[in-house]
Amino acid sequence: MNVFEELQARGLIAQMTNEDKIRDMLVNDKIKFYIGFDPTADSLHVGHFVQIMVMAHMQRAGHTPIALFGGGTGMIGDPSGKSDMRKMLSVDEIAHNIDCFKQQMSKLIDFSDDKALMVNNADWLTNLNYIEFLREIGVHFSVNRMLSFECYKQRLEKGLSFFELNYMLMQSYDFLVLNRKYNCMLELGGDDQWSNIIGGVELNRRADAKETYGMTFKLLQTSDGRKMGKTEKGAVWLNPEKTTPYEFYQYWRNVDDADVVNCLMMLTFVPVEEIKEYEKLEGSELNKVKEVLAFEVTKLIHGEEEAQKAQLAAKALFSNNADSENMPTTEIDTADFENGEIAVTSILLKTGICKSKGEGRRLIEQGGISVNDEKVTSAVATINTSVFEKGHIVVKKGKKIFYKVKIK
RNA sequence: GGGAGAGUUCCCGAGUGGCCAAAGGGAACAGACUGUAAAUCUGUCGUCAGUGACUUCGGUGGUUCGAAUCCACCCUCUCCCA
Repeated sequence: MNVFEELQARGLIAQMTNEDKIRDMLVNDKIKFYIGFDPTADSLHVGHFVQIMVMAHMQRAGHTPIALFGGGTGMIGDPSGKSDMRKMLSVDEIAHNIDCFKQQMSKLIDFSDDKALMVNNADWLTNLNYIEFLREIGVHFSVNRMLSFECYKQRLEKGLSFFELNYMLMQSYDFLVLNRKYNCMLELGGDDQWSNIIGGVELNRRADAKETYGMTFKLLQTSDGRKMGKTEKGAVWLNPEKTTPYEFYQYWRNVDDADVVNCLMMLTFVPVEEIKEYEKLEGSELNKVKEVLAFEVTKLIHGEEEAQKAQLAAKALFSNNADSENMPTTEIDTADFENGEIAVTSILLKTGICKSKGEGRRLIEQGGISVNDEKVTSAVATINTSVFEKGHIVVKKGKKIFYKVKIK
C-alpha cells in the first residue's frame, strides 16, 4: 500500500486541490510538503496529533516534512472557524511555545540529517515592508472572493477586523516563501485550513506561475461531530506534565464505542488490515480494542515504557488490585493533621480532586468518594494517621479517578 | 467622528428596586443500570465553620431602609451613518 492509499484507507484525507496530481506526486516522486502550527500554547494537544501523524506517514514514505511554526502569524491568530478573536501572545511566550512544540514533535518525526525541517515564519514575516507586501502579494487577493468563503461568512455577522483578515494573506505568503526557498510543493492542514491553503496555492500560481497543491485532513471528531480531546480539566495535552501518561491512557481507554476504529486509523500505525478486523467486533469485545488504542497512542507519545506502566496501573485498579504504582500522587504534610486526624474534604481539596470543600461534601454525600476502597459515608469524616500504615492511601472519586496520597 | 444597543454565575440565556445565589437550556460531576461504552432515570452544580453568613450580575462612584435592576462617569463589544 503506498502512502496515498494508506492515508485514504485510514480516512485521513478530507479535501484535495488536484487528486490525480497529488497521488502521482506522492507515489512516484519525493517531495517537500509543509504543515503549519500556531504556537498558541506551551504544549501540543490531541488536535495537532493528527497532523503530526500525517507528517510521520509521509516521512516514512520518503517525503520531507517542513514543520512551520507560526511565530509571525501567531501574533495575529487565525480567524477561520473561531467565533471570537484570539488573545494575542507576547513574543517571549511564542518563542517558548515553539521550543515546546519542537521537543514534542521530535518524538514522532525524525529531524536528523535534514529528513525534516523546522522553520519559523517570523523569519520572513516580521521584517516585511508594508508597501512591498501589498504590491507583491496584496494585488493577488480579491476581497470579494475572500468574503465569500464560508470561514469568513460567519465572522461577518460577528465582526472581523482587518487585522484578522490578513491572516490568509500571510499564510499564503508562507507557502510562496517555502516554495521559492525549498521547492515545497504541497501544503497540508486540518480541514478548517482549506480556504487558507487554497489561498497559498493560488498565490503560487499568480505570483510565480508555479503549480502547487493542497490537501486537508479530517478533524478528530466524535461520531456525533463534537471535537475530541477535551476533558473536564480542559484539553488533552501531549506534555506529560500537563496530562499525565496515565490520564492520557485513560482518555483513549474511555472513548465511545463508535469512535474506536476511527481513532485507531487516525492516531496509530496499527496496520489498516488489522484495524479492519477489529471493526467487526461488537459490544463488550470493543473493550479490548480500546485497550489497544490506548496503549498504542500512549506509546507513540510517551514511549513504550510509560504506556506499559499506564496500562498496568489501569488494569490493576479496575480489577481491584490497588496497584498504586503509577497513579497521580499528592503529598501532604504532617502539619496538615490535627491530633493525628485530617478531614477527608481537606484531602480532596489538596489533591485537586475537588475545587472546594462544598463540592467534596456533596461528592461524599452522593457516595462518590472512597478511601482505600471503603466508601466514605460522612461528609465530616476524618482520617487517622494510622490509615496511612502503608505510607499512603488511595482515594477514589467516582469509578475511574484514582489518586494516591502520601505523607511527606 | 455622529446615532442606536449590549455586557448576568463554565457556555447560551431569563431577570428592569425587595419573594435573587439569580428561571430555563447546554456542558460537567456523582448515584442506579452497564462493558472503565452509549442511551436512560435520579441527584448535584458561587464560597464557607451550612437551619446561617459571606462574595458575585463589565468597572468606579452615587441614589435608596434595600440595587443585577435607578443615576453619573469610564471600559469593552455589536449595529447603523461617515
